[in-house]
Amino acid sequence: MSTLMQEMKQKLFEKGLKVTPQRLAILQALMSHKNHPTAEMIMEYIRVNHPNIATGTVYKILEVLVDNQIIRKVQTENDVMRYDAIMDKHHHLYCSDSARIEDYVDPALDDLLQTYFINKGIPDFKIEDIQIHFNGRFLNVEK
Amino acid sequence: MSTLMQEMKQKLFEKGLKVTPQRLAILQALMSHKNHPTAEMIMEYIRVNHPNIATGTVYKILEVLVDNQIIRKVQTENDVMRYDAIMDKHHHLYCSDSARIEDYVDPALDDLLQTYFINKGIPDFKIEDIQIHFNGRFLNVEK
DNA sequence: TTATTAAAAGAGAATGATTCTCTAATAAGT
DNA sequence: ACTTATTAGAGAATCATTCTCTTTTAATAA
Repeated sequence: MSTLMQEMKQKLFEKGLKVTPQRLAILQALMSHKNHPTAEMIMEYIRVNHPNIATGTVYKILEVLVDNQIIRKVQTENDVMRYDAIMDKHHHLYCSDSARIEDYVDPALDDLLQTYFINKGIPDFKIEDIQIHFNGRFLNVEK
Repeated sequence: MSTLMQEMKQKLFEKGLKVTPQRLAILQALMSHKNHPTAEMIMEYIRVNHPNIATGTVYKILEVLVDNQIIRKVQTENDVMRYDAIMDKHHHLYCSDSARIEDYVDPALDDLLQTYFINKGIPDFKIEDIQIHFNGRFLNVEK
């Protein structure tokens, strides 16, 4: 078993969640999909090894993982939810004319923003997290 | 008729869209709701003066307005779409534990980001728009 | 190792926001 | 006012997601 899977087992355990094959399969699917998969994409991937996993189970597990902050939902403008297993600080690049969404990591930018808002703040609002959405065009093909 | 309504008529006309009472009512509803309403909130507001407007019509009009860049969809983490009639550059403040979403305008921040990315750019990505999502808590009550 | 039990998975119905289809009405130009 | 393409109305259809109820299973303890 990979180290990542061990880490995932650990995360489930720490949250008091049972370590089930279905949960591990979904976590593994999420980690192997770089491009913020939908529940359906996850199911498709999983059914190769877990042909009998129920649709409702997949949604339930995703909900549990989100509630326990093991994964995140990705904000979009349409009604199909997408998920993200990367919990390290990062932003998202959204393609203007496709569903492609990629990660963008930039600690220098995060520092810049933090400095800016430590001084300035926002009236009547306590900032907990700053997430930048870049809309634009990818100049390469999807990996 | 208010100046804003005149402007809205003008926008519809410029896009080659017919100026209908239903479209004006939806635009008016959007402008009177500061807090990024859902289709349902818009319908509720509208039915006072347009009791017979069809649900499908409201969705259709919202779609047409979005496609013509007269309004925008607001990105959220759940499956109920929300809309925004303000097209001037602004960011959003998201409440961590309610559906409240407010606008945040900060030209100095926009300049800072523009300067930062003019120099730095993002590999394999052409930035068209930068939208910041602030997650946190509001320290005042909703207006 | 087996027994116990609360948590989780399976199956399929239910929900609900949104979209679609088809017909009737109407805005805008002639 | 006349004509016509566009738009609105009505209600069925769709489809992602949630819910309910039953069966199974992971985790702990004997």
